[in-house]
Amino acid sequence: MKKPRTNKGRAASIYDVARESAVSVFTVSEVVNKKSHVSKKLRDRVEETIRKLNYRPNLIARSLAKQRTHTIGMIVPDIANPFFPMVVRGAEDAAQKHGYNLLLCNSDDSLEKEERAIELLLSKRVDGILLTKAAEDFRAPLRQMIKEVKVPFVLVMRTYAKLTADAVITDDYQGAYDAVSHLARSGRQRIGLISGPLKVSNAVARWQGFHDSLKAMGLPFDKELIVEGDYRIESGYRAGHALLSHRPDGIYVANHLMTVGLLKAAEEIGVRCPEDFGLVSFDDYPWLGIFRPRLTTVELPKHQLGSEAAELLIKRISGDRSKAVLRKLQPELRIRESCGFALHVSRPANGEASQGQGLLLDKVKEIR
Amino acid sequence: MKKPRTNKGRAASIYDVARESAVSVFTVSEVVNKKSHVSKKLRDRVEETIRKLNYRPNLIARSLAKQRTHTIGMIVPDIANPFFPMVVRGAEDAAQKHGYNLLLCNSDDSLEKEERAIELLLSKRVDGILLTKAAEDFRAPLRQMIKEVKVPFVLVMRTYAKLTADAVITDDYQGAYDAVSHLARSGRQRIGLISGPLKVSNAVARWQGFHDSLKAMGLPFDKELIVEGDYRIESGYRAGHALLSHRPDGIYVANHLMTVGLLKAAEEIGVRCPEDFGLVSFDDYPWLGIFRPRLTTVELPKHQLGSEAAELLIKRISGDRSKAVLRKLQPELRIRESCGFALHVSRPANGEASQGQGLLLDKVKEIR
DNA sequence: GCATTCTGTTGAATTGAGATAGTATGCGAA
DNA sequence: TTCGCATACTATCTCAATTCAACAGAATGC
Repeated sequence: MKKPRTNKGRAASIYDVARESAVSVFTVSEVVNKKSHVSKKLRDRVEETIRKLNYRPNLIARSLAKQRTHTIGMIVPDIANPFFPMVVRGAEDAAQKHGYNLLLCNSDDSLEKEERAIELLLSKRVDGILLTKAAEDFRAPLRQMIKEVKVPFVLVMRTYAKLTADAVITDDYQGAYDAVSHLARSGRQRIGLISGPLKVSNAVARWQGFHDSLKAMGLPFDKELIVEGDYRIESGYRAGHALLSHRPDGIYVANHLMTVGLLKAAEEIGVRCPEDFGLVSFDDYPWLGIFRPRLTTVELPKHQLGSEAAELLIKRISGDRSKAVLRKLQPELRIRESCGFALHVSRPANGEASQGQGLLLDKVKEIR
Repeated sequence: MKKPRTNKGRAASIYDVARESAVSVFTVSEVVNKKSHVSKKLRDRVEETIRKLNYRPNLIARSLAKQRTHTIGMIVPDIANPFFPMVVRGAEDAAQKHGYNLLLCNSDDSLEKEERAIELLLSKRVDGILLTKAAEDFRAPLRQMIKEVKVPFVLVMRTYAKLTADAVITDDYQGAYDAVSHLARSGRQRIGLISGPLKVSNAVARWQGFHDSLKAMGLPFDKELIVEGDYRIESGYRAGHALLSHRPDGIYVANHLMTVGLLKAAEEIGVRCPEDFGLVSFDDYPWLGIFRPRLTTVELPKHQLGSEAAELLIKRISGDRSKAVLRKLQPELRIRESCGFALHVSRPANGEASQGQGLLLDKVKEIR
């Protein structure tokens, strides 16, 4: 191949460096990639011209040659949903650590957008994909494609029956079970559920945890105390209105945004928490510290979720062919006031809740 | 160039399609890019084999050939800071619309991380960069580099004196001015400020708005009522303790996370909002609807911020060479309870604040 | 002293696209 | 029939890297 003549205004290429230091491109490549096959004399000469020409390797060309982009595609339903930023952050931290970057897409839980995103990511030859799957099934052509391209996938937060891929999820069954058990131990008898969309695996797990916990605690399972939402504020609000009319004395809500909707509905109706109903919900955020009542929540390890998923994906990218992994992270029950538990134990009248929490939590963990 | 022999397991390339349909790669390329220079007969034949081989163009190779990646790099301090997800979402929506993707990086407001991120993005040959600048100045080598590579930058949320780049920001001066004026009109006389880090441009603008508003309202500017934080919860907490000891009757806080810290401090001290001090803060979120007291906030158009920045960047990428733009988006004062304003006007005793808001807001806008 | 191995280095092929220059074909006009 | 010319298409080069095969020259073995 002839060398390019001139490069008008364009960034210096490996050929420019080679010509300038009177060596072959191979030698430059070796120097750039810190291989030790080059004599000190040549190495110094090459490094000097690299500095002089302000050369930096074109990673696009490298990707083409090596068939590796060091880029991970990440598809989430909506980064503006407060649950996902920390997951993305966890993934980015882990990716960064291994020299990977994150290409971020939002699917809005829509199959079409998800498909377009996956096809684009595959065309851009990402090395792997982190996917929080939209509710419905993959359509056949896409599933076929995924099989063929052999790009590793890791599912995040949501598993998916027919796709035998790796997944990193939270133990939603256990989380829901703990939440409901805690409500029951606090003396609640008519416990309602505001569920996520039952097309989504974790909503089903949370439903099941709710169901089994009621059974174990000897409480009735009453269908009119169960409302299905879609994890968004508005659906929690509607569900709240529907549910509260049946006068539950305890409610477990499957995510935070729906809790916000529920509390708005409760206020409109004039039902108070925790006096009239105890509440435990999923997801905790640092800025919830000033909510009143303080929310008892089941916190999911969001950052870890993202970082472990990314770590696992990178292992796959690096050639790990062992059989598919399902990693379940443990949630943590954080007891505060909304469940009404705080009313049943003596504690200093003012403030100090954050100090008190650790103690209460320990107690609960023992009971468990 | 000889055609590649076999492609063991690898995805079909344009050569495979060309060989299979007995045409040249150029013809395939024309068909793929929907140019009209190809006869229907050949086009059909090529399209048929494209389907058969499940061919999809390798965008890495295309990027190399066209010197365009259709990828935008976006650097934010921390995606887990609730302010940024919506900005990123806005950018992603706009990028998507024009066929671009987002490569996301977190800088943690650290110069080193920011530098590494920029260098990486440039090596990956992104077409442009959306940057929420870390507090300090660029260091010389990087500034030099940015000049040389001629990759368009658009600054988001934070301007930067010495870099003559495009920027999309919010009118922070006006927002702070409105916030403080509103506190004054609500009868507050000793108004304090919890400021962002004064290395950051928008913190300075908010400080200035605070200052000028006090002056315009004929209120004293008292240095012991001003505390500098860093936009995080913890700093708001410390600032709150420091500030409240001087007994202000009104506080303007420069962002939401610091407001959370302040309210925690206020609770510990036993000072109530809005009874003892009125509060106006920046940023509004849908899930704050259940905070008590309802927060009076200056909402910044986060989604628009991201989408306008991305639109502007894409215009630059497409060759727009007109002179640098500074786009200032208008914030919106949302009056609720924390400023104490609600205490001064008659309104239904229970709930209904959200209905009342529009009215109050209109009134304020007239006054302005 | 000659063959062998090792080390450092070069030249050229490869990756998968886009783009340009040049060739074959068809059709109408001279 | 032949020239002109547009259209359809091919062959080849280019982008900027990695990497293999080859080879010169020095060090070592027998």
